[in-house]
Amino acid sequence: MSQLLKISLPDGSVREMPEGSTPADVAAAIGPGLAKAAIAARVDGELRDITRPFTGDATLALVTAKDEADALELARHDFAHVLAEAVQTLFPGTQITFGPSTDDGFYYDFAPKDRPFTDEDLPVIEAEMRRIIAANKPLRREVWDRDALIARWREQGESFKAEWAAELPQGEEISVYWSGDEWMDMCRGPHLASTGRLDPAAFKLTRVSGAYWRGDQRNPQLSRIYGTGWLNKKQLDAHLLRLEEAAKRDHRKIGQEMDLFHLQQEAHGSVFWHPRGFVIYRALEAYMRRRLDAAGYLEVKTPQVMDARQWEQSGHWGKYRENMFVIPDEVPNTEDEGPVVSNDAAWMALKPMNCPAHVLIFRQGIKSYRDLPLRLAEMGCCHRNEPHGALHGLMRVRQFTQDDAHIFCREDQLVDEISRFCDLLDVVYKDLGFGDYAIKLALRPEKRFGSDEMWDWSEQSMRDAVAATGRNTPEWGWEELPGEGAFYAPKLEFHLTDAIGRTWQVGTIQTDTVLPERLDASYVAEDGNRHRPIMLHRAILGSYERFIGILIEHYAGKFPLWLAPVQAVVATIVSDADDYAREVVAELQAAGIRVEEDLRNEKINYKVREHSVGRVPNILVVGKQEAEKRTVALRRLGEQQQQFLSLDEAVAMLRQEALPPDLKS
RNA sequence: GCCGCUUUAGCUCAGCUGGUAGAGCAACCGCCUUGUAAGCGGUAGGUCGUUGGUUCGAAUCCGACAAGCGGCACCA
Repeated sequence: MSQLLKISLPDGSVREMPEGSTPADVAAAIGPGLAKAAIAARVDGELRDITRPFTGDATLALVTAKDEADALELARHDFAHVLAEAVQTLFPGTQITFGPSTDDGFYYDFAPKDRPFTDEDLPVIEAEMRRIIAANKPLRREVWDRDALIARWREQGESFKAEWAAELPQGEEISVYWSGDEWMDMCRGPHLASTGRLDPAAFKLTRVSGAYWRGDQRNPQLSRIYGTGWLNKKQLDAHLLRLEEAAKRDHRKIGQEMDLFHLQQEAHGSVFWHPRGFVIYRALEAYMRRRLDAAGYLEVKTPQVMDARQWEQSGHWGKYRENMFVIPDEVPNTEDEGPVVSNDAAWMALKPMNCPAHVLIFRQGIKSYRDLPLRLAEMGCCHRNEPHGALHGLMRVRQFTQDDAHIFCREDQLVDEISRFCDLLDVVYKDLGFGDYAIKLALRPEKRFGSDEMWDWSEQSMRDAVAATGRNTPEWGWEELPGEGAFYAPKLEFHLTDAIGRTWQVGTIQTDTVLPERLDASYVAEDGNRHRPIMLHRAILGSYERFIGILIEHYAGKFPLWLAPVQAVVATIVSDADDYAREVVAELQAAGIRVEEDLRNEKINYKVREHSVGRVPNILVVGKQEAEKRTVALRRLGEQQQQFLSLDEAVAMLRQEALPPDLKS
């Protein structure tokens, strides 16, 4: 006996539809325009296939391309399926595994039959994908019994799919999607009604890569194909343009163009800072020192190399030895080539972190509760033997310098110390041009040290401190990340958003009760007994190397004046102003400006172009007129207009502008 | 560490199926004294990442190693 279903629409109206009807039928009933535009449905809030029948009364919102987030998600998911179908058509014997949508497209992981895919395969696969789209194959949902599906996967030689299906609960109904009648994949859906709903000009396969089955290094390596996918060609082109723009900001490229630093094979993973790059480094470091001094930190410097026994005691040896640089504590025998290590050599290691050394400083002498909080800061140069595949320009290096500090405090000082840190960090980030940042709290992981009580109060202390900043709302990007904390403590993470919307985790603060225990740090409290201090590990920039890399990309090399490697160039038009130009340079130098002179026998056009390309913020052009009137023609980077100023005015102005943010009046 | 790709002049790159290398920019020299994003001419510069092999002959084909790039895994 057939019943009518009540389908409520967003405008409040209710349509009665016969049993077995679908959202597509509703769209058709409303009008042909909508029927054409509708690509999926939200049924009782859930995104569904437009062709999937209602199972009862429901609320319905039809999804069109205007619902961009949903539409993109559907399109990308479909592209992934079309990719998989194309690959299996072209490369029979390839197994399919897993293929989700991503932030800008999709990927699919395959177990190739004989060889992994290469870039050269991509155009061929793209062509096959376009053929499948052009064929406008219906995407049909079907529900299978779990065991029947496992049997089918096994029969087809799809061992990864079979393994996956076998992990779903017994008796569960599993949805699969057919593309036409030839190809199917196990998938939760939803999908568009047919492949022809995709724009064949709106996707591009971008790269191939290896990827481990289920993301685990111990599993077989699969061959992943990435693509970017959009609703139309215009969106795709805009995305490709954004990628090009991002590539122009690449700190490795700009670093070379501006002669800031280099890396080379013989010291891979360690930075050669050139004079111009190190100027940035020094300016940043000097700025941080002033901020830390003002915030009550005491700077220290600790050994680069310590005895292995020390690292054993701190726990690093056991846990991180494979990423530490270890050296024998022996004088090498210079009669032979290379260092000779005897069997009973004692071992030392380059420090991968500064914290144990700071505890050792804390332990010198007897500390009283009156000494707390004690904030020990270090521009700590650390070495970590990173996996070679992880190295990346300045962003991931083997030798780096942390803006590190450890705060030793009592439990009742904890919230205040975290709050102070948040305040300091807020000022620093804003000074450096990052007003937009988010705080996240990484909570206790499964495997951890310490009591539940410790975790309770340390997590709560962090929540309380962040609450005081007012940034503990989703609009600020606040999030709690279950399971992501360090094994000894929860941590706050600070994520910057850069000029083109990318995020970078830089700052962090974490509580630690384990290390003071291991290294036996204590203070004498008011009750006359010894107590363990709490140790806060914290960094604002993270590492100088990486942070400067982020600054380069954020500013695309066009640094604020106080960080610019060369702040001004004085360029002459013809040689009769050489003497005056030298005078201008001397005055600027005396005012503390990093200035260079350009007296070369070149056209002014050439000089202006070269220094503009070199991202010099100020070009001061002087010719006969300026020399006679003791003025300069100031041209700012990126501007056509010039300002004509007296020399004194120009010097005073640049001197003021070049002050670091904390010294500006 | 794993998968794929790459490595030629200071930089960016060309060099087809093997016959010992080429352009633009930069550098240097000369001419031009020039008013706001590339003036003109010339010279010099490379044991083609390293190392084995195939071959009469290797930048080119094959192997190993290294570094770099894109991902994966890792990131105390």
